[in-house]
Amino acid sequence: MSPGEDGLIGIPFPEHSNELLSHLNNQRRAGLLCDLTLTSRGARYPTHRSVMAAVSLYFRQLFGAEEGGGEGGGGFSVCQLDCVAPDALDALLEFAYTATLTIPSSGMRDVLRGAQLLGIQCVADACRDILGETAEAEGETAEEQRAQHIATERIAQESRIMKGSRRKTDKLRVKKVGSHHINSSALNPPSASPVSHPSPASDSFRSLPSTQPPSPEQDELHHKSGQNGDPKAIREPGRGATLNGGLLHWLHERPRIAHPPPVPPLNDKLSEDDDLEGFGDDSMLMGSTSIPTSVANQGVAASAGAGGRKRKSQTPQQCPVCQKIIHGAGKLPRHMRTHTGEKPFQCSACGVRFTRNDKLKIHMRKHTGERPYPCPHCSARFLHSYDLKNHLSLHSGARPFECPLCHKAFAREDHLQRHRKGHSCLELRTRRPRRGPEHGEDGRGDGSGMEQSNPLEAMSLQAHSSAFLPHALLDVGSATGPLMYPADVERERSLALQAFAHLGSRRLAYPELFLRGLELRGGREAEGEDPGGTHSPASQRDRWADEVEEEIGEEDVEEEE
DNA sequence: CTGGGGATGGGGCCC
DNA sequence: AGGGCCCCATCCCCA
Repeated sequence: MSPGEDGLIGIPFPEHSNELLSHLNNQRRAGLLCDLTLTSRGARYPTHRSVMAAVSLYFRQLFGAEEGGGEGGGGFSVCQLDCVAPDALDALLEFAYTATLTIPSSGMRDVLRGAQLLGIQCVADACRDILGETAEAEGETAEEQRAQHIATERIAQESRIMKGSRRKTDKLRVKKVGSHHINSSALNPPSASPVSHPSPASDSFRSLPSTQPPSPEQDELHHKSGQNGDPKAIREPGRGATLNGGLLHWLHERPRIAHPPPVPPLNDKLSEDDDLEGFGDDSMLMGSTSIPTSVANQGVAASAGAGGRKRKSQTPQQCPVCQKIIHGAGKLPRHMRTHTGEKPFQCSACGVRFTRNDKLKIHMRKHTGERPYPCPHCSARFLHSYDLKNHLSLHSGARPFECPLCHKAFAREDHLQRHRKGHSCLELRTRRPRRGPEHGEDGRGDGSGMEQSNPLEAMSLQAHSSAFLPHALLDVGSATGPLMYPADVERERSLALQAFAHLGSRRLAYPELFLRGLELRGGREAEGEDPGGTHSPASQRDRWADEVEEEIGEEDVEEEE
């Protein structure tokens, strides 16, 4: 792996965030380092302020305002949330620490309400999604919005009261809380309210009752929203929800990670407010991170540069687990199953499960006996098109994949790779004469001519010159004739690489031009033989460059010996 | 060690 | 946008 341009190497630890959250959850369960206790109707839930601030807009506002005043760290050791049912609060806490929402279906509405009140938007969206509701369908009339807003204010008030009973600095903090609270409607969409907010120090604001069960308006809202909740709304697993024995698990597909992965240099436009607004949106719900335009464009540009002509599919997305950019609409859920291990497609015949239905379909051919790829030259039939392609190379005798070290040719690229990873190649290579008397003609067709072509200096000249010839000359004037078969191209590549390696960078003033010359030839082949596929010029050049570097290194070592 | 078949995962195209 | 279908690269396993 080569370091980046700035010499920095980023080593990802994909499990770190999972482990971090897991440890935090263990600490919560053990009551370790808990600096905040949530209470609901007598039940107490020790937790961590930072975690709650990370997952809940409500707590972020609460603590953020407090810390913004330079007094951060101390307050709100107990927060009474009687408006949130204990079970729902428990479920939301569990979600905060595990990224998995585990609730009985019957408790969905309580959780939805709790999520709305606490500003856990992704959970609220998930609950609505599962209940088959939209924010509008849930009845966001002005009256209900007002009711919800009042409820939100009440829990904020509850917190202040609780804190006030414990802290001397309540007055100042109430002001701060009040000032953040003004923004809460914007930050917490469900609580958006046309009602004007009281001023931070408003007496009327303070005069609200401290704690009480949900207001009649809330009950009305609750019941109203409960009317259209029905089991039909249970979504398919692909959307992230699974129903297990009445317990519905909403898997936050960024497992155990509460935030989208950072894409630091690329979304510098994202303000903290943007971050807040993005918190819990659909993309997060799906565990995906929609790649910022700049990233998307980069990915497209990079891919276009590598592949050349093919149009890239739209909306590349970054896997929140492995950070990989997944191209193609709708492909991220498919990719995510490689992390979750979920295999929703089961063979009805043998019970084997697959992550993809197209793989299941291919698998079914084993049961049906269908082998849709027959060899035109023999009776062989194959399950996969690529198997047929491999097989056809046996008939043609083509061995286009040649080891640049020992010149052994293979019909399959993966076999060449395996060969090169093994030791046999190096062993053969050490026996290869460094300078041979023959000036092997660039043998044809059978791929065996390579073993005789050894005068490396002459080869290097030939390869070197040909690599720099323009296309027209290559097409017409090449020593190999007007047409180059894939094997020929490979052979020339091999010659060139070998020559380059032998000469070493000391003797080739412009190795990059040399490689570009190889790329031209590769590009020519790609246009004619393998559009956008295996031998895309840029990727090939990269690989050759790697090979050349290895070769040079090895040659240097040998020469020093 | 090699040849061959099969499995897996990503990307492109299309609907 | 999501999914089906296909091609491709890569890996694994077995003879």
